[in-house]
Amino acid sequence: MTTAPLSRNEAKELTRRRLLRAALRILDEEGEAGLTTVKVSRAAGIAQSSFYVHFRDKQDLLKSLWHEGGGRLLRATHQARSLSIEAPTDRERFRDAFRIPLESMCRHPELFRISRRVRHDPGSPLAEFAREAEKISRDLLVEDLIASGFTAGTEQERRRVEMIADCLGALTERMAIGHLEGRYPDLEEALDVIIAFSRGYLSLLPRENRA
Amino acid sequence: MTTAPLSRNEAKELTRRRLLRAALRILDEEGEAGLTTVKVSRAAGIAQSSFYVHFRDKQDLLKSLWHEGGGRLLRATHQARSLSIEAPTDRERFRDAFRIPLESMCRHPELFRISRRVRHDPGSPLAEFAREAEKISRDLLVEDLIASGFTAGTEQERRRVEMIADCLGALTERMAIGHLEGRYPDLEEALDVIIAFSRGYLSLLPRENRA
DNA sequence: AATTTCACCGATAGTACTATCGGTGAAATT
DNA sequence: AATTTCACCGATAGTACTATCGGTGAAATT
Repeated sequence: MTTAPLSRNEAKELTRRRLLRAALRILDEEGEAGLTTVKVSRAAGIAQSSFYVHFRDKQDLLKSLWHEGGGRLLRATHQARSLSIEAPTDRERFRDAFRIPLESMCRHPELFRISRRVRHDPGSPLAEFAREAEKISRDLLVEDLIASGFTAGTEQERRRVEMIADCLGALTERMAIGHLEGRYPDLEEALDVIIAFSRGYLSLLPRENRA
Repeated sequence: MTTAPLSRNEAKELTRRRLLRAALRILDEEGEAGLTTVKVSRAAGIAQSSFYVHFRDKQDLLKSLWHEGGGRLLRATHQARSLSIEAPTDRERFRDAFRIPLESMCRHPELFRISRRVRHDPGSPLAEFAREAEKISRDLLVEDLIASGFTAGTEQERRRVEMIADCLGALTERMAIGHLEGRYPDLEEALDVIIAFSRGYLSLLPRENRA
């Protein structure tokens, strides 16, 4: 039992992190309606009024939660993934391109569930962020698809590639949800199914670009 | 301008419907946080206190909204759809099997968006209903898939068929969202992509059952 | 015609939460 | 050692909403 001699700044930073952690848990377990300054503060071990020492208001807390959690997750996922989608001929790499985001979602269940839930909730201050993240995610996937042979010259072609990216995202998310709910305990089984569906979209590749 | 002579019962039923309509709109536009007895009542043209003449509380309103709207939609969709999935060899029928639920979602945008949003919101009184509906939906699809040749003898096979059903649902919902947001104006284009992905899952059919 | 029913009203008590304010004591600075 | 800073506290005013209650007048029943 060593007594840590915390400086005032360190102590403040610690309670700030406690508040963010508590907010993440409450948001995940009880939804946005359950997130109050009273609950977060109590969970972090400070008085309700002290909440405002760390955040201007609840929206400020949510913003911080997003920028210090959600944003990083998104970028890390896509950085790792785009490395492996570039060679769709290689079976293992192709599989990795789906495994990486799937595992990333499952490794951060709270953030994943919250950002999913918030995305289409017009009353949520996080909605805008989550939708922007979704768009970025889709756009990155579109780039990858174009790099792997899809054409997006006409409006219609562009839409089609976006739809494919959208569908790939939907498949991955749905399998992640099933896994987190305990219905699909084996991620490799889920990957098998995603890959099978993806064989289908490959049929939309222009013939001359197929490997 | 004919003055309709409404009986007391008819008048009551009319305000009840006004309340339900208003609730649906507010729920869709502002989310659950925006749905208050004050707003619903005002939108329906009655005093806040008169809300309780029609519903015990807000949860009661939500329950009614679900049972008199959501439930019917789900059943109608699946009834229409299962007629056409039974003959996956017939291209037009196969396509219909996806078009029917897709169109059904797009025809009831508020209900569709609300039930989607509410499904994973632990704070929502509708969450339970929406999740049950999702399960029913998936189970019905699983039955259809088994009827069309998939096997579900072992635990693993059963899981796989459930995953496929889950994925089909995810694809359809995602395309419906894109259409309702205006990104995919042409539903037939979206159907093309869903069908392409589905060619992939057909590869998971046991060889001896393929048409 | 007399009586009863009841959808609706305004007023209001109660609840939950937000956000501010002055005060305190220990850490940090001088 | 004296002074300043500031994370945290309890108290509290303000806001938004829920749900009840007694009253009213027109419809429904007798």
